[in-house]
Amino acid sequence: MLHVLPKAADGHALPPQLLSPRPSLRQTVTTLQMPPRSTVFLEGFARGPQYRVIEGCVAVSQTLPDGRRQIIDMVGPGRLLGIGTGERNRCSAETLSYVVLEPVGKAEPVDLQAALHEMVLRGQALATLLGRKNAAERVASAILDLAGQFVRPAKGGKRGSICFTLYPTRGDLADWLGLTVETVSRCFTRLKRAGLIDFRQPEIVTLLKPEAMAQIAAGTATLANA
Amino acid sequence: MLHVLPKAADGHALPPQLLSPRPSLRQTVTTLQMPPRSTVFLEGFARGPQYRVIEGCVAVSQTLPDGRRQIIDMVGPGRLLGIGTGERNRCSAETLSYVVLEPVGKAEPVDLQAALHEMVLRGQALATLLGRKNAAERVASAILDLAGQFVRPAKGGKRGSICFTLYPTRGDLADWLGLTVETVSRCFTRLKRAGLIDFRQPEIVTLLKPEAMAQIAAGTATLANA
DNA sequence: CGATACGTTGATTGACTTCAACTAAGGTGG
DNA sequence: CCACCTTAGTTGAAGTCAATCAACGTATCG
Repeated sequence: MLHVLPKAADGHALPPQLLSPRPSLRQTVTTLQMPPRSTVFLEGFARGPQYRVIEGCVAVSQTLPDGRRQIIDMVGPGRLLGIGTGERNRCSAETLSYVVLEPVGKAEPVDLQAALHEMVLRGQALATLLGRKNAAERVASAILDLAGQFVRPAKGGKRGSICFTLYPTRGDLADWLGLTVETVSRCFTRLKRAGLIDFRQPEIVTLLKPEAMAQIAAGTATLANA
Repeated sequence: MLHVLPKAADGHALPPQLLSPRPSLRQTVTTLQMPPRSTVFLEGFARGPQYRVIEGCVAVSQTLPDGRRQIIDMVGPGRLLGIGTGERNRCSAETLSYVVLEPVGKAEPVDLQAALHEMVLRGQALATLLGRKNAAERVASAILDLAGQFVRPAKGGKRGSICFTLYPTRGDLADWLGLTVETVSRCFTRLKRAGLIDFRQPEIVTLLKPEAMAQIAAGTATLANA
């Protein structure tokens, strides 16, 4: 429940790098801590440094002129942020939890190519999801993806079930999946009623039937006959 | 009307590289010609070589288990095909016209990183389109993209108008834009009636008002008040 | 000449959005 | 400590955009 505690200063509409990623007191020489809802990069501003996410969850997004937002990727531990080549950021990046970042590229040579390639693959999967999947399939795909990136050490869960922290809010998920908050919420409710997931708080989710969920995500089974 | 002439053998469900990209009689030492509707790569099969598109149009796509298809990108002259790193192709690639390909990577060192980066950017733009744009905005975006990639030498067109060959069929566009054939067709009709484009044959399109089209694509204007 | 593929248009349906009301949890300040 | 506000989430009812279903025109091809 880390990300429920203190509230980040609202850095929106302000140049990034100057305000938001200010180091916390516990910063070590090589890492950077940021509170939830702070801005790592801001679309359109001068490109920032590259980071590896050590801990927490970051949402990478683009915004249309009229404010519609599309989250391009959810980035968890181990993955890279800000590998662009232009002068300016093409995407914004916002922390969805307490996040620990490590600047990269200095001493340690990262495999940029592999990271870029992973981004291409994830982008393609997202395009297929957005273009051709229905609401239930999208939500199921998202749950599987996030469960993979954010599993938490299982404390006595049943065999085969996966418990994870769902950092994005329903609204974040909607902006990722091309849906609305309400539709996302309804899908969660139906998945819960169908016994595929369980949650008391909306952000601690247990994936009870990963295989069934995968079937739904792929469109080879529907919620009706699951 | 190149791509209307002969019909390619249907390479679907057959291993690629063996059947489809057979060299034409006019093949030179370094390039490869392929007829319309032939398969360059097939999703799931062993990875093929990398090509640069010299001429024509190639559609890169993914398919869900039940057959729904999402076109990930339309690739025109100058751009690269098949820059993946796994063992198997993650996407299929199909020619939409007569296509001239040039194998790359041998003597000439290509800037793979730049190509990967371009793919990431285009993928992100597609995700935003699919997740957050309505039908008219999607079609407008597609027309602008294709006009850029496939302009033809203007022969006496009016100032500011751009004439191009629309290689993809309405069905291909639908699979690219996450719509149906009918919706794409209706959008074309409306854009034509609004005076933004013109066409006699459905595949030779003239973009009459690029700026107005860009407004629609961005969502800052609607077809109603254009 | 019939068969097939592509495109267009109209009528109807439906999945998701929009609008609205309500609950619960946290944070603030008197 | 409690009244008050804000934010997130859920649920229901109504509305809408695009999908589906259907019919038809045209061009190509065997």
